[in-house]
This record gives sequence, structure tokens and C-alpha cells, in this order.
Amino acid sequence: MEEKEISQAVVARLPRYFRYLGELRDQGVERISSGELSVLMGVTASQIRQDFNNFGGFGQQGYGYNVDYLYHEIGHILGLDEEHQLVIIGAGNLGQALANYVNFEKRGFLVKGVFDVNEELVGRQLRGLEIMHIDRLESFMKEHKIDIAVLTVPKDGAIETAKRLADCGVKAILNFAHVDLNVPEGVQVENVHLSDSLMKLSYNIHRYENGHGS
Amino acid sequence: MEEKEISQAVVARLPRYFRYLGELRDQGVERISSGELSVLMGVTASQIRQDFNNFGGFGQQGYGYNVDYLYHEIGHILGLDEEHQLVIIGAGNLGQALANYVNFEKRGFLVKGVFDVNEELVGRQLRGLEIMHIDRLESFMKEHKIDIAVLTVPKDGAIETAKRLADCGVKAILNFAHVDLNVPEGVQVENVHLSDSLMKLSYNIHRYENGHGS
DNA sequence: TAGATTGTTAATCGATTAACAATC
DNA sequence: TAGATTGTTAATCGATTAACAATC
Repeated sequence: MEEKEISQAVVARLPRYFRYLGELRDQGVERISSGELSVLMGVTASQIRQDFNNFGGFGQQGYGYNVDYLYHEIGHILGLDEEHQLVIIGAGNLGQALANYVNFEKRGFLVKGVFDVNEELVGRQLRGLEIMHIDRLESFMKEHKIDIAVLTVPKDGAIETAKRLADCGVKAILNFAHVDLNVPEGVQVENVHLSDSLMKLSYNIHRYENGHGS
Repeated sequence: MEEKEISQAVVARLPRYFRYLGELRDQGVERISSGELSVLMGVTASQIRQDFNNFGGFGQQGYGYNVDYLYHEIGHILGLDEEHQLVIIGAGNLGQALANYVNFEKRGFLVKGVFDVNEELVGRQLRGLEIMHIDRLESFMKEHKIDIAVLTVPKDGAIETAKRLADCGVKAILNFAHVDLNVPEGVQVENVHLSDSLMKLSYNIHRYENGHGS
């Protein structure tokens, strides 16, 4: 449908726009200009207009943007007007935390299955779902239309599990394992490497202390 | 100490170099060229050499890079040869998961205190630490030298808590709350917005399905 | 020495910002 | 209409890639 390719830098900014617009909407704000939004968000008005215009003209000269309309448009662009079915692979601490994360559900990301290799966890209840053994992955995926897998297994099993998920037709993986997955083209991967984030903080702390700040 | 400012794009790549070099080292690989590493990591050799040379010449013409040496140099640049003391604010599912995350400890990120507002959680044990009431934050921070705070509270309290942490002299915040913190310059913030990651995946799934792939 | 590969400069590419004509 | 603000083109800036001389 879209013609020109949108850069991932732009895509990465969309959720933040969506969040700010949602808050403005909740506050009853009806219209906003790129200039006002730029002050609020700490980015340039130019960038805001450029970003939005990648997807078409949502504003009106002399007026600005209608908050509610823009909010829904960006939600639509992000595919948030459709539900997404998730599975969580790995029911350890992190997997359990994510299964209980209500924010996901609010945005239409619904956890439909939780898997683990650990026999001690299998059978336990987690937010109304029974943790299944990973052996049942393939049959489960055949019965259910699952879009996204959240991968919270230790790094040793992660690559192989990702392959299995790709074979099952999963479209995207949110990867918390500390390895690079190597999935077929067309399977989207988003890495959340928490120790990388800590390392970046560590670097920036030291840089700030030894350097000249900011 | 360093003269020219290093771009955050470069900094963001350092943990990944560090990871690959660590693996190579564990495999007993002694030397590697930027060319070989570029194949392994799927980036250009040019970028690798440019990145490393931001911090000085770690290689040798005609030879390449000594894996063990480079591994330690990058670790040093990232500040991983020093210990970092953490507190976790918010002992819910996610906070507990992170407190139990052994990978952090392995890299010298040591959880020293866990706090929550919830009286039901206060007093419970978490990985050898007693969960404290958030009221005790200031006095605790006075007694301990804490570098980094991991913020896993609901978004409503996050901004105020971040202010308190900054006042206590925390140098960096790993923020899981779904808001933008507004901390004084010099306090480093790294955001982990999990729903943003899911939204990006959602966008890319739809783009791939409706578009021309990749 | 000859071969390999770095360190570094120059060229290219892409993303951000500025400017302004179009228009509500 | 006059004022405001978008949509969009042009200019700038920064990051990535290519090229190659330096050198181990």
C-alpha cells in the first residue's frame, strides 16, 4: 500500500508520538500544532512534520493537527487497531513478569500461550493460562493464529527455539535472550538486551564523570 | 580523558562487539581481522575499524586484532572493570525478575537494595535482600554508594521517583516506566519501553505483509 | 621482502533541520 | 483578508562506506 520505504528511525519514533497524543487526548486537548508538540516532546517541529508526512497529510494549514484524529491515525499505522496474539517462550521470572503485564493487553497484545522446558513449571497457572511444555509448541501453533513470540529463554536454547518459531509461522519475535537470532527474512526481530542497556549507562556515567558533561 | 565526543550510535554498538569478542575468546580464538569480524556480525569492516579507532588503535597492520586484548579494552571503555551498585525501585513482577537476573551480576552490576511502596511486599526476601519501603530510600542512599537505579514502578509515580533518585545522587536510571523522565543534566537515562518494542514489531509485520518485504 | 590488514582520509549516503510557498 | 501553520523542497549535518597509504 505505502509506496516509499519508511526508515526505521521514523518507525521508532511513532510509539512515542502515539503516547503523547494519547495523553493529550485524555486531557481533552483538541488540536495541537507541530510547534507546540515539539516543545512538549523536545524534538524539532520540522521532524514532527516530516515524520507525519511520510504517511500522508494529517494536518491542516493554519490550524495544526486534530489530536484525536492523529492519535487514531498513528495507532492505525502501527497496526494497533488489530489484535495480536502472543506466546511467551520461557516461563521464568521474566516470562512470568511479561505474562502479567497488563499494558500489553490494553494495546491489543494478548498472551495466548506460555511454554517452558522445566517440568516443574509445566502445568502451573499463569494469568489464567496453563504453562505448557515446549514440546507442545508445534501443535499449539497449528491450532492458533499466533503473530508474535516473546522469547525469554536462556541464550543457549534461544537460536534453536527461534528457528522452531519461524518454522511455525510466527511473524515476529521479541527477543530477550542475549544472542543474535538468525531467522529467515520476513520474520521481524526486536531485541531487548538488558545488559547492553546497563553497559551503555555505565559508559555514559564514566564519560560524564571524566569528560566535559552531556 | 577522551577528546572528541563519541556518538551514541557508536556507544550502542560497543556491547555487541563486547559480546562477540567474549564468545570468540571463550572459543580460544586468538586474533581476528575486521574483515572476519564483519562477516560474523553482519556489519561492514569499515564500520568496525572506524568504531574501534574512536578510542585509539587497538589493532596491528597485517595482523588484525588480538581478541583477548580487544575484549578487555572494550570492557574497559564500557566501564565494566569496575563494579556498579544498583537499586531496584518497584518490587513487582518485573522488579523481582530483574533482581534475580544473574547476567547483571556477572558483569559487575550488583543489586544492593530493592524498594517498593506496597506494604505487603516490604520485608519479604528477594535474592538475599529484604525489600524496603520506599520511605527508606533517602537514608539508604546516604549510607550506600549507588550508581544506577532500575525503575520498574507504574508510570504514575515514575517521574517523582526519578526526581528523588536524582536528588539522592544516582548517576543513571534504567527506566522501564512508560513515561519520559525529566532528570537533571548529568543523570543518564536509558529507556526500556516494552510496549514500544511490540508496536514496532506490529508495524513491521503489517509493512511486510502489505508491502514488498524486507 | 611481499602480503595482509590496519588507521585514516575522502566520498557517499541518509537523516535532520531550515526555509518558504501553499493554503486553510 | 491577515495570520497561522502545514506540506514540501532545499540545505545542512552526521554517520556510514569506500579507498588507499602507512606499516607490521
